[in-house]
Amino acid sequence: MTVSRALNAPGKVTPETLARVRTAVDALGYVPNAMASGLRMARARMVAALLPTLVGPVFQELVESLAESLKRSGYQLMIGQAGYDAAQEEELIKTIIQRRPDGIVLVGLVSSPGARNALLASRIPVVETWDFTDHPIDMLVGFSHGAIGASVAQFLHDRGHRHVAIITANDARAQARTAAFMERSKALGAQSAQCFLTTAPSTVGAGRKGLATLLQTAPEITGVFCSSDSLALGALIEAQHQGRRVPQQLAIVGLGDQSFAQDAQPALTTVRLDGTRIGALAAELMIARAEGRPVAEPVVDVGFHMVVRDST
Amino acid sequence: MTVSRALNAPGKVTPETLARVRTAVDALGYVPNAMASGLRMARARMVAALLPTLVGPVFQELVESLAESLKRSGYQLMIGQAGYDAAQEEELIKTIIQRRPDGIVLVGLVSSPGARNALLASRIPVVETWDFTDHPIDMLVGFSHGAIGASVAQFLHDRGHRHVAIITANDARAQARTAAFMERSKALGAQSAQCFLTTAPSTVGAGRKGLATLLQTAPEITGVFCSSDSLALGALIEAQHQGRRVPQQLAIVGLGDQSFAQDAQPALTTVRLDGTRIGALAAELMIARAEGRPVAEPVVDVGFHMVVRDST
DNA sequence: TTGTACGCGTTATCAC
DNA sequence: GTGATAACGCGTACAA
Repeated sequence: MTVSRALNAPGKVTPETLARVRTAVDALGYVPNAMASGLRMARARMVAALLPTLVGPVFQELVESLAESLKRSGYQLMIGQAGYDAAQEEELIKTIIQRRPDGIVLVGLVSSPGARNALLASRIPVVETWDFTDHPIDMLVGFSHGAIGASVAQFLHDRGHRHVAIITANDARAQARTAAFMERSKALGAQSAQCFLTTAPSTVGAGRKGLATLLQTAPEITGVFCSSDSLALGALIEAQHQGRRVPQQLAIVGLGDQSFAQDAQPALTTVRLDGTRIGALAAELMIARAEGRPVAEPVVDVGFHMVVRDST
Repeated sequence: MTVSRALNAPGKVTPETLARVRTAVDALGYVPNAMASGLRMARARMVAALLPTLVGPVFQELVESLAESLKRSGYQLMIGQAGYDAAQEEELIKTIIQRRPDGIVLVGLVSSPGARNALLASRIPVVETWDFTDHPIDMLVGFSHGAIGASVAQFLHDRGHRHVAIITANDARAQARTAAFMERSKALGAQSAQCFLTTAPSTVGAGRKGLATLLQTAPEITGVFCSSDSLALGALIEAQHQGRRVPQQLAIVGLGDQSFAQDAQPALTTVRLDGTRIGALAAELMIARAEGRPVAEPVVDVGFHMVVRDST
């Protein structure tokens, strides 16, 4: 007990005792056991995050910012990769709940009812991110993918493009962007809104292949929305390879504003998503909830904005 | 006790009891507490990994493969970001040891003696990765950065380049590559081996800026080793921007064989590092050690190999 | 200021 | 096949 006090509240023991404890700690190589502490206190001082993938630059800002903010408040971050598969997600969530983290940050909305129920039953604070809904499990920091698709369609139309297309993956969020993009284009009277779904992950190679296929089936297009910057870079390379000048003959819009977007030649027009802000806000909500403070605004739409550069 | 058996060894209870337990579990929403279990068993069923950074594509294959392999054996992965700073690393290692993970995977060698001692005293299995030394703390799966620098210098020399340069970051591993590259170039009688250290992280932008600076101070160079594929892509873009033809007037070699390397135009010559293999091997060693099985080969050099494409 | 008793939730062990 | 007991290491509550 005296050791526990000496380490956690040094002011509550005499300097002499403190010194004796410290000497013994050093001599024995004593390290407090966080599992025992967590069990006793019913607080793990740890927050779990669940991502679809760690591969690809998309969520890196978010994770880095989340980890940094949590560390500053004395929480560790535990990361799980769920893939884009609902069954795997559910299993991983249940494993995570067993560890009794002080909070769970999810990248994306929870799809399966099983996972949703497990989270609700656990009474652990949850922040969903990187998407938007009016009915989150608990808290939410994100943006609307449908709004992005519509905005880009509007942007291309405003620039005079009447034959547009989208190159995209086919996960749920990508589908929301695609549907909104197609719908807005149609509403604006764009002559054609080709849609090409790559099955591969969002790589530069997929972008090249995507644009190549697109230019064969619909050579009349003058504007393309690529639903990640990697895809956009691939499309840019393929366009240059085929002798189509960007932006004169083909306008390209990316998504994510990865650091390379501004260094491409021409620099990529893209949609900026503020992963750093999302991570910091998610951490803030999480910590407030974990420490019993009230959360003023548990649902935050951080939005997005277009960054217009030279590829359009 | 019967519940514990029903959940962990269903064969040891009667089907009837099992059914009663399962009903109660569902009705009450019971979820086993992994902290209590870990405390009692002295096994957390968790492995911690420490990375310099999650940003950038460099370690993604490794982490993904590590997480996947561990999950298959029933271990969770906890990730910590240490930055490239020794003090921060030491602090993080001590925090991690408090959680009593079954193993610790380090990306990079441990530099500070304090961290080294803490790890040794903890008696937790440790795998260092992504580098090589003959005296690891415990186990090691990696490759020699010096050997990479020398190999690339040799490769460029064999291709007839007599004025070569390196564009690189300046962390410890980058310095090892740079020193070996310079030394081998000199030994081979290359007329000049310019060295340019970017202070920024290894981004496409840094690669562009690096090459631009280099071409001003040493326009005679015909071969450049960029110590990441992102830098190489930046150099490629800058070369094309300045009208230098690649590979005819300037040969570019990258490092990492990221997926975009093969999709650049021209496709990038690079050095392949098998992150997936390193992750899988590290997990294998870790699990064997954690479960008390002997580890035949605790120090593995997985090497690397040049992937020659069109940029040289 | 320091020390004692107890309980957090789990599982190894032994008795029934 | 099932249940009782104890112990993992910590911190709260209270006694000295």
